[in-house]
Amino acid sequence: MKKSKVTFADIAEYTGFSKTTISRYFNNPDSLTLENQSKIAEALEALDYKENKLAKVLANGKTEIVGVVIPNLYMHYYSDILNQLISTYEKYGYKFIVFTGNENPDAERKCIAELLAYNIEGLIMLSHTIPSEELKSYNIPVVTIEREDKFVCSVNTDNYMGGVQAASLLVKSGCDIIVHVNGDLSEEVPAFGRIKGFREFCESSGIEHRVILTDLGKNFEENHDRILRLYNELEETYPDKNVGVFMPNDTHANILLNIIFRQYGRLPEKYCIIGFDNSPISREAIIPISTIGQQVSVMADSAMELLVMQINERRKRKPTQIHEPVHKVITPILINRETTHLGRIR
Amino acid sequence: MKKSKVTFADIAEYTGFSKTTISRYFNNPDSLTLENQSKIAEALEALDYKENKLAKVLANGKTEIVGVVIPNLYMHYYSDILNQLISTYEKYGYKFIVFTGNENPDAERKCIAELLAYNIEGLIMLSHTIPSEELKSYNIPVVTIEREDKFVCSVNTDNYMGGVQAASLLVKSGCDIIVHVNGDLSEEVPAFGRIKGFREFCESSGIEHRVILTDLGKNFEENHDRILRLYNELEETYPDKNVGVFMPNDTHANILLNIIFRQYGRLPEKYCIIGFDNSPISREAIIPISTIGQQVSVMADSAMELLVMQINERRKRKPTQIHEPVHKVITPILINRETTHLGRIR
DNA sequence: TTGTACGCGTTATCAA
DNA sequence: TTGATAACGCGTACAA
Repeated sequence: MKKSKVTFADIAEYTGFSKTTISRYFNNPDSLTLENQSKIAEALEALDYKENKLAKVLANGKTEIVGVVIPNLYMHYYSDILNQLISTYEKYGYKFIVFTGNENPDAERKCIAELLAYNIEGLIMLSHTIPSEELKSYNIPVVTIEREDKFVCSVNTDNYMGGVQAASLLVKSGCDIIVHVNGDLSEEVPAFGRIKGFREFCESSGIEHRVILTDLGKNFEENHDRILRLYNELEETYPDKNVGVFMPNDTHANILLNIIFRQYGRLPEKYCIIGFDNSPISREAIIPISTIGQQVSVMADSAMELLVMQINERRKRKPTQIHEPVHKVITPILINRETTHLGRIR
Repeated sequence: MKKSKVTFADIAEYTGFSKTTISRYFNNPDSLTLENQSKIAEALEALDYKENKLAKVLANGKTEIVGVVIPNLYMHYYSDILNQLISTYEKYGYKFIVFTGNENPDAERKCIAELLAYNIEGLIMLSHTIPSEELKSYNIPVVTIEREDKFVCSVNTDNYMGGVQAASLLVKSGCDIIVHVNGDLSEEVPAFGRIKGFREFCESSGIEHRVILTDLGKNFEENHDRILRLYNELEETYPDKNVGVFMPNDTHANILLNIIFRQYGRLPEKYCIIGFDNSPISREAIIPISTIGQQVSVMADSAMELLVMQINERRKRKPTQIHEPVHKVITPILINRETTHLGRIR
């Protein structure tokens, strides 16, 4: 085994060319004779050359690395997104250094500093503890996904549409009153659109409805408690009505479904449930749960597209041209499963 | 905004010291006067210096990056592991470049080549398409997690123990016959230990048992079909016996549970089910599923510990010292929930 | 078509 | 305690 790695210098020596020529072999092969090309190719084989991107980066600045800061990978939605981001490697060639932020702004700032130290070419933020104004101040290409995005480029699901779709499906399924449960969200986060879409659809079509904005807790037990309480209230308040519930995500929808199912031994006609995310649990539940699916792979691809665009622009323009942040909106997909009885006779 | 970044040269000029002294300020501050230290500290503030790790790497070779190749992030087990790996950043300071292999050996080789081009200090492999002998040949620190590991260091769950625990719990729960379903695994993969542990426990304690080694399919629909068929067979074959089933993972356990639950409106006494992984679905199922949990955070930490050990060793020794690969084994944890009726009167 | 010389930002090795 | 200088491996004017 060699002492250290094979470099252009070694190849140059071996072939009798200069380092420059070796460099050209990689970056501009056409400028060499075919004969010399194959000479060098042989040398690469013989010496078992491995490229050194770090040296390349120091010379030309292109790391081909983008940073990702994500709240956690425990929630399926996040790992799904990360999965799709990483899958764009084949298309865009960018590698990913991934950090989890765990809802801690200072930890996240430290992560970003680390990423900058590695000269990342761009940053994809899913964490939402650092305001977009601060993100902008780092002066590197940034794309956020499903979070506050006033000052930077972003990709979001059309949450408004999602709210409308959910409400609409519940109504079509024959519900007399439809309920949307969600956190007490800021108007700036994309998910707020769901509340708005739900509410406006109901108001404009005169449906009896209710929006319950409340924290459902941080873990499964808390979730279960709060949702059980919610269920009891619905049972009391609407004993004779068909109730449709649009839950904030599939995990919560599933908890509600299980509570009802254990109570009745089935999902009675009077209840409809719809979740959000199209996560595995929605399909694996005791009854497949209707849900609104975010087009995660489209979102990941759009995010990279937006990021690469910014990266390329930044290479061309001399001064950092200021342009308005681009916000891409991805349509969600309604997935009609068995917890909504579309087509039930009213 | 400055043309480009602030470097040691700028700080040197600003303070009147040499670049060397600036470097020392970071790497060996004690060798400077306190007075000069604070001078430099001020300059760093004034010029808003940001460190450049790439230049550092080129000079000293330490990237502080480890590569991770993981089959996918869609399965909760993998994203869970990745989550825990990334969380070790605070403890070990290593950053992670992550690739998904998607079961394609050549794609994985390409990923590894990319990682090597970035001078990663170590490699953590969860993908299992590339034999450990080949991994060893890359001559960098490697740790595998839950896969074939003959020639490299590894961290695995004590699957044998897991098999024993599952069988034992089913017996204690009053089952007359206990069944283990799993893929037709090679003896070299750690998960094979589960089959062995289950079987040997049953044989040594004279329990009626059956091991069914069969592929349960690649997606939810296939899983469901095969498991339904399995269930029908069990119903026919053991109409009058209490049957305990140890499924290969929680997703499959949940499918079986749902099939039975929908049939009976509950989980009848005659059936016990136990899964594997302690994934969210096991807790979110219509009845919380008993399962064997891998200690994922311990595994991730052990993996990094093993990797760092190798990295440090490699720095010291002149020739690449050959030493036998270390295989760490982590004890799984039995989680007794409601699909096993431990303590039921026999 | 090929080579020379220098720069990228840091660390390491001497020497002072 | 500090500094000058040479690496580290590659890209790129510019020259030939």
